[in-house]
Amino acid sequence: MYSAKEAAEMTGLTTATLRYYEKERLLPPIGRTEQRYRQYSDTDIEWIKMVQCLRMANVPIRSIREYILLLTQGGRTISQRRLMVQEYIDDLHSQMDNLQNALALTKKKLAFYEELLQKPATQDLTYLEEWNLFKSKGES
Amino acid sequence: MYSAKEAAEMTGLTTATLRYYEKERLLPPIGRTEQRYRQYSDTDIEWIKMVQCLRMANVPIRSIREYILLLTQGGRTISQRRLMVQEYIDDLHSQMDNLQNALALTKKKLAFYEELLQKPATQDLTYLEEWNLFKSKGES
DNA sequence: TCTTGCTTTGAAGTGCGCTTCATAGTTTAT
DNA sequence: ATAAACTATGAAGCGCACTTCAAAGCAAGA
Repeated sequence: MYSAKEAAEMTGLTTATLRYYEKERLLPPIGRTEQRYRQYSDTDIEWIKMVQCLRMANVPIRSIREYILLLTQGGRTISQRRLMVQEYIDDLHSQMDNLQNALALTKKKLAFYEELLQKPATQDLTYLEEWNLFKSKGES
Repeated sequence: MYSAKEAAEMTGLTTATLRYYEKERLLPPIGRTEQRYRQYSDTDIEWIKMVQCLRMANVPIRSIREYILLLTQGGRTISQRRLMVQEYIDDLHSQMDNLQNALALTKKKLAFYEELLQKPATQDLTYLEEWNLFKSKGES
């Protein structure tokens, strides 16, 4: 069993965030001591890490809550949950596509700067000249 | 030259967002007609698409503004810009790592559901039983 | 001409995901 | 015993990225 602070340290979240997640029902109700202090179990910690993972995937709080609600409603909701998980996966793929595009453009831009830095003569381009030069390179 | 509405249609943004980006100086000042209506040029459209791409990479408005400010200050800022672009790339890689992790977990979860659906006997698991089953699978 | 639709502006509003605050009780070390 | 550190709660606040609103002007077709 771990205190609020320990749980926070183990997950890299703050105690405030943990309370917030609990209030938003992303976590099961956390056990308490006699004096109402929270006691996080190993299972709780695992659960928190799952939520964290979903948040890293930019799954909104609301969706996570829905998913967990289904989870607590037992086996009859499996096919719904499978559908949600499939939607997460589709969304993840589209996010990754976006990042790939951004990464490609950004890497091209970096290569362009490397090249410019080799030629001090080009360092007085205006931003529009530079932009046009960059664009025309990309199109070739 | 394109009207506000046309520019919005071409980029998939709203006219309000385009005005917002301009106000935040993510775009160069857009040309106007006699009656102060905006006229977006092809270069403006390209520029908007670049901003859009950076936003897709979750680059904050503030960073984009900084970058563009450097851009307008000419060639002496090239090395600073190269550094910023490198930071974008590093951040993109870490975002993609997060997505990869989330994707792996999510796919595992999906496979788990597929399997469960094959065995109707397991459909009455409580959520904790299911969770433990899932966890123990992952560890093997 | 009149109506419908597009455009302008600044200001205020929205939704999300936390974070901070104020106040109060508990535990631990000295 | 007392100070320092940890915990609790509800409510308010914050930063971001837009979005919507209100009030007004311009434009193009029936």
